[in-house]
Amino acid sequence: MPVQKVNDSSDLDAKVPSHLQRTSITSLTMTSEPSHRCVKATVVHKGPVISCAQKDGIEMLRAEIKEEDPLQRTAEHTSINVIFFGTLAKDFSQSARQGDVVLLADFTIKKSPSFLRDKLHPCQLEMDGKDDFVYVCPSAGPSHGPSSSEAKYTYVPLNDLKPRTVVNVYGVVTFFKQPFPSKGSDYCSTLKITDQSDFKVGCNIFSKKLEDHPILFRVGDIIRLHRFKTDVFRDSMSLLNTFGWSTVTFDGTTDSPVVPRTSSKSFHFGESDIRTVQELRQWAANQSWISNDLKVSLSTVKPGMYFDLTCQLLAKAVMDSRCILLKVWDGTKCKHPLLNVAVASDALEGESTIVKDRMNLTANVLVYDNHLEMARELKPGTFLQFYNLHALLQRAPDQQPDQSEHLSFHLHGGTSYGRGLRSLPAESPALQSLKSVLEKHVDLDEYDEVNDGTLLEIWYTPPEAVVRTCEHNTRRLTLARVKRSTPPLSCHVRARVKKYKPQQLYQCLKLFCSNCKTMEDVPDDSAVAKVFRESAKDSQPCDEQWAATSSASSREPGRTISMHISRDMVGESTHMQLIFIEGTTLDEICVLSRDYKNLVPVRSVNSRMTLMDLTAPFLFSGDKRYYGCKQCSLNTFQNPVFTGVETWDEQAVAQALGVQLMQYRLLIQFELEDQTDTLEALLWENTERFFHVSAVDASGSQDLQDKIQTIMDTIQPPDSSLEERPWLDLCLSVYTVKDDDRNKVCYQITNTEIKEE
DNA sequence: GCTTAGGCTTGG
Repeated sequence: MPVQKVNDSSDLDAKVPSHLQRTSITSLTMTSEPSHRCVKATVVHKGPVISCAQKDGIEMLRAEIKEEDPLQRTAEHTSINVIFFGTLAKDFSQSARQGDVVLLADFTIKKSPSFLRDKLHPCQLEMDGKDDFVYVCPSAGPSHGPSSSEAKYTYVPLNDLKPRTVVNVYGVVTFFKQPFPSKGSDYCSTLKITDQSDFKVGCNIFSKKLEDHPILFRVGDIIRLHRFKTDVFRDSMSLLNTFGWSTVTFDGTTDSPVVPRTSSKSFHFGESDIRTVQELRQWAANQSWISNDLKVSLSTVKPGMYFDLTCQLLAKAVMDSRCILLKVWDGTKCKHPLLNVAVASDALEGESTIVKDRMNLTANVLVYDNHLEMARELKPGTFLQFYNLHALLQRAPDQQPDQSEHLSFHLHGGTSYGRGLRSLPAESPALQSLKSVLEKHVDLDEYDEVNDGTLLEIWYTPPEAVVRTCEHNTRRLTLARVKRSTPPLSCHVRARVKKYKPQQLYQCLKLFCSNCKTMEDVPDDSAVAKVFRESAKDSQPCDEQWAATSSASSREPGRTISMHISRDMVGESTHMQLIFIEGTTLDEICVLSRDYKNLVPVRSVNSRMTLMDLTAPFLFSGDKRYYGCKQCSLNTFQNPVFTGVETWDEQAVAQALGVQLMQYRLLIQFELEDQTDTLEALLWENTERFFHVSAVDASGSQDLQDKIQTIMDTIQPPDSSLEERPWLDLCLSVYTVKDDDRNKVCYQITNTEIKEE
């Protein structure tokens, strides 16, 4: 179905078929049932139609939509990416514009591959146009808004202000300082505003509560002031908040949605406000003081400059009580070599920036004094706005005087020139261009090969916990890419362990029949002990022609313990290597197995020697117990042959008894994760090499089981956050198995070993 | 209670 247009937002609501239910973007999750849901939101960004090489050249378009309900403003994840495919992409590109309201239904909910970067929403919506349903309502015209009641407020143009009156005004912000502590009891915001009259008016706002201060991101933002007192100061009019005051601010970008920013839960906001904001935006766009304000990026910054920088925080470290280091990037490459402030990796919060450092993408910002309070709260990944940042050429401490100096950045103490920093919400229009630049780097780590030198830190991992042992030099892929690949395939990935199963590691020890491929858990001692108890009950020692028998009474009356040795072996050097034992408990045979090499527990059925139920081991050998496969073991015990064997081991015993020996194996299921996706991979055929532990040895050794636990604790430290877990360089095998006549794609970790010190 | 600031570069 092509994109449909309606003229009024309320018509959109009428288009919602009765079987569909409106859902808020905030509440969408990967497990949401999408088929009966629809969302209504404003287009805040519309990308170009691009042809996707990875999907056979299909055309696609990315748009970002935002929930329009202002009451949702403080909720997280009110914006989400929508990917349109095929003709729907072209259709949407022609029919919808930024600011339009859209109604979408029958979309697919996918995990957002860009969430770690854009922080928008953990999910994204995908629409391929088959049964999907897209309505667009153009933003032109007073079509929507929370309230259309008549204006209760009158706004005084800035050239009409009279001294000592209380007024409401609208203005475009030409200068501002983030709130700072005054010498009195309050925080103070200082700003200057102007309007179409071109009068400039200073304004001070005092409030103890930081959240009551206007939310200003940059010059050009629009502010509405209610109940401000006018006065004359140094021959100019000025404004001061007075009882009952409030402020609301708006982004100044023309054509972006008019979204009020305020901490106030109830405020008046109507269509006339939208009109006023749009008029001020239009007017300001043509004013030289704003249109000449070219944006400085790391690629255009010059040494000595004071400038505003929009960027993303990568990592941070406390230097001392008056200084915090923020490592940031804006996706552009600096023309001057950037100073790298070395910090111990354990003092750094956030990911290593080493690959971005190498590409001259990381700016080291030293934040001083009064700005620490703000900097301390910041989390890596946050989008940041610096005001009046100082670019300085500086020599690193270990640099020779003849080497070129490096560019560093200082956010000096004080608030002059509006100096400061603040975090920007992910959906801020001011971030659109930054995000699209960062997005280009995502493409690099999504699609490029390993060794092309343009890799992001996703590929970098100190310290190495594992090493690959494979000879092949196949491509390293992201997990998202692995999932899109067609098996069979070998590839390399860089990932961290999100989870693994079984959490009780002794359960990773399995019994595997190489004949019928059955795999089962190792029976626990209580089940085995029960088989022994039942076999020993009321039994008379068996009497076999081929065996020499000696018996002894047990401590329990009526229970006899018998030992049988093959007469064939008597006189041979091997005669004490294989002993059949009858009437013991599990504990007793365990004690005896310390002194005898191979003990086969047996029971008597009508005086004939018979193997025990194969739930129990058929052989005890030192610390080890060997099991037989219930399906594949032949019953050839009636006439056993014990000649011609030099050394009895579990293989020889199994063969003589007609038992199909089960092998010990180790099986662990990992949930791997990288920046693009998660994937479940088995450690199965390669487990022994991975841990440098043999499964059969581990079966009889607590030390070896502890070793496996210790290794697992290094690659997935208990209670660690994802950031604290090491990246693992893994070789993966992608293959298919038949599962109920359907091909299922499986992933196994191969050719990878733990690195031992 | 009714000041505070009223832009105007750190100096690491």
